[in-house]
Amino acid sequence: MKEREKRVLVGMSGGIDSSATCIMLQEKGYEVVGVTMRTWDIASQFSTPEQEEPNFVLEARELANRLDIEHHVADVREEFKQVIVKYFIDEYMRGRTPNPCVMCNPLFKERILCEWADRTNCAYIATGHYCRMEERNGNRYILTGDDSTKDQSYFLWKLPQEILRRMMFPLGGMTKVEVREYLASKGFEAKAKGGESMEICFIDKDYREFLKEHCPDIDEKIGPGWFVDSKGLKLGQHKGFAYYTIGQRKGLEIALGKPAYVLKINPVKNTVMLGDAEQLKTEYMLVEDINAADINEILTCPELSVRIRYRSKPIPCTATLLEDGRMMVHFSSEASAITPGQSAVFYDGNRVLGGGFIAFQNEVKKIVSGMQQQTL
RNA sequence: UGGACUAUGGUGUAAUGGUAGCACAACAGGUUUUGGUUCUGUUUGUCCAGGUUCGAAUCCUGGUAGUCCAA
Repeated sequence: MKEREKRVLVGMSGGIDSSATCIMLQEKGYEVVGVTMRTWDIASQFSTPEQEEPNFVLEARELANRLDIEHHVADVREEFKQVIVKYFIDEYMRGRTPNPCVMCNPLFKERILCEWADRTNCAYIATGHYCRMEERNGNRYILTGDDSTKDQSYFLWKLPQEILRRMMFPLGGMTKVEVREYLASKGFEAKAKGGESMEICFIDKDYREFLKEHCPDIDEKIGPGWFVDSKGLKLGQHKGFAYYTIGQRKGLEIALGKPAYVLKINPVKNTVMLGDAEQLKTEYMLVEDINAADINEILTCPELSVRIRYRSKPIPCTATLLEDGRMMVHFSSEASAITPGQSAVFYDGNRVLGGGFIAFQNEVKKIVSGMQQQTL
């Protein structure tokens, strides 16, 4: 066994990206150890009913054999259920929209990888995320990946420094196309053509059915309520606030002659407010649970911008810290469909300065008018 | 049970005798390591029974249903 500094633990999902990560690190001279996490069994990952392990585990093991690397399977199904799935359901039951990938990376995947890295004597851990990393003033920062269409920095704002210090993202300088070409050039043609993982890893089809299945009393607890307009007028019935999310248009099953979007969810009254696209736009946003290497960078950055959803363009903005630790963000250009529970990730150009979760926006008006009075 | 008006896809509407159109909804697909957004495509209709006419959503008669007014 090589020394600890030459050993890297790779989270192997069996897919294109983690496979390329393994091969690339091996080429660079690292001794690669693979861990595949079995978090949640979904039917589509089993080709036959007799199969004991899901397809991606088999694929990862096959690759590990072919590359002759040490491989482990971590069965973390129970823990995943108690941490991530519980979070997912709880958020919807609160009238918020969860961001499972954001929670999963720091609180689950990367943390478990750290434990396994210690156990297998690996100094580093690597994943196939499309992002890069930079050190500055003694802090580690996530940078956006070079492939702007696949950039995954949005999901990683919650990673603490102690984990970042051990991490490597070998794919950050590549595009998805280049990764596929790389795999093919190394003799993994079949893998290079493989499909991509997408959508929530633990849900086969619709999240609403998942909620019903794993929270059987959801319809007793919530039940049907009213769609209302911005004046409180009843427009029609809905199936329960947990089945909707801000900005949603499809699946409302209500015909108003023009597209209707969910503007607001009120979990106390069980009402869902609808309106047009124009009414979704906002100027301010309240953010909580901030994580940042240095929060002052966010407050003072002259070129600050914020992503309010994955794959959207960062929006220029300024941020103010409130006494209670929350942050008030003022958008300098158009922002739409602020969704409580989703992540707000702050960027200085391509560098992630930190992030937080979007809070309920009820108090925004009050806080903003208070702030304006102070400055007068 | 007097009078008036209305009846078009799932919803709201257009077509005043000549191929039933639009918007919204729904469904399918594309995009996507969260939800949502967006894009492309598809389905579905003249309340019923007669009559006039070469031809009826459209005109006439009756029925049925609903709304309004008077009670």
